[in-house]
Amino acid sequence: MADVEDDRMALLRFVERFGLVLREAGMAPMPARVLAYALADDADHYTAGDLARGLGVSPAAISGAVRQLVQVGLLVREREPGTRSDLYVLDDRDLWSRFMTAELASLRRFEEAVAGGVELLGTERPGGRRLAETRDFMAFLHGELVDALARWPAERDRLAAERNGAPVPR
Amino acid sequence: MADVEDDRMALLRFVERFGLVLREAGMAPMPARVLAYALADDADHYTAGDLARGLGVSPAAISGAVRQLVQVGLLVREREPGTRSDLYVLDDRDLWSRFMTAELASLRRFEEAVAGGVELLGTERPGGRRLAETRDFMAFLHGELVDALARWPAERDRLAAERNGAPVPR
DNA sequence: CACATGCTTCACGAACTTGTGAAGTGTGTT
DNA sequence: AACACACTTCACAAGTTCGTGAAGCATGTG
Repeated sequence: MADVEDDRMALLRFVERFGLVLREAGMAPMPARVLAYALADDADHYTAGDLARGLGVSPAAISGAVRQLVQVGLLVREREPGTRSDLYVLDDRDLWSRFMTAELASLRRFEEAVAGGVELLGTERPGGRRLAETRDFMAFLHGELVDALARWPAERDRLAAERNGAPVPR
Repeated sequence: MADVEDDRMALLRFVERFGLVLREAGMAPMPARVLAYALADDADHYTAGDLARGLGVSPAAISGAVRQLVQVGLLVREREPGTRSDLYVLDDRDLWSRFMTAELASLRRFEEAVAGGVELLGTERPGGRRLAETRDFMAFLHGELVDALARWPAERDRLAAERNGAPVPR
């Protein structure tokens, strides 16, 4: 049954590849790997040990990673009574909506920083005008993203219905 | 005229603050500072020396930073005939639209990485299904962003007209 | 109540990143 | 033609980040 081993390797390769993209998007390496792994592996909940063994890293590394993921809401920590380990579950319904909602907070900081600059410089000088336009664009984008996220659930259901309503005939 | 000095300090403080936000968004420190400075200062073009002196850093640091900024299209390099230095101009019209358009490429990589995972895992297993939904969301978001960016120029003009057409009465 | 287990915290070594100074390169000036 | 100036490249030192191993801390189990 080397196939199982091969699958595991393939999964880990994907985890690294996807993790890299997540890192480029600003996520720390270890949380990125854990997230990718929890997404792509088939379990619906993981203990810290599962993650450590699955990824082949030390439990210490997992500890920090899950803390961050829980903090930003990408992972939920649960506790089954009569057990010694926390369970981490990837609440996959609307996962990415929630992720993006969190990202919007950083866009918000962006807006605030720029608004502070506009206040500092006024809108008469060229620099101030450029900043003001930047601020306007960020506000616009923010609004558009909020709208888009609000549309997603409906779009998601539409896609699902489409696939179920006209499944591949056999 | 310590006021001028104070203004310079205030500007540099803003540059650091804004630069920090840009770094959180994934930009390297030096390019972030240069971009913030070029945006907020009043000149409409800068030599490498202007930037180095203005920011109080070595010319060497500027060299690398502007190269990156030029590469992603945030800064344009120009050459006036009969002069020894390149001029860097912040083409501020649609600057952020272009920036976001570039960002979309990274979203694209995201989509590709996830699509690869779906291909690897199939859509029958839980992990594969989660990845498929992720892919769908990213595609949706991509489309929405493209639409939003297409709407920006009109929105921008609308805002400008509004401000000019109905200026604050006094 | 002692023990085993699983997670967490901490301090460290390795790897990477950043900006500098110094040397090099090209371009206009005298 | 030699010089001066402005930028670029390069090698390095300082600082930062990352994941590990070891020790500590809970929490069930015999």
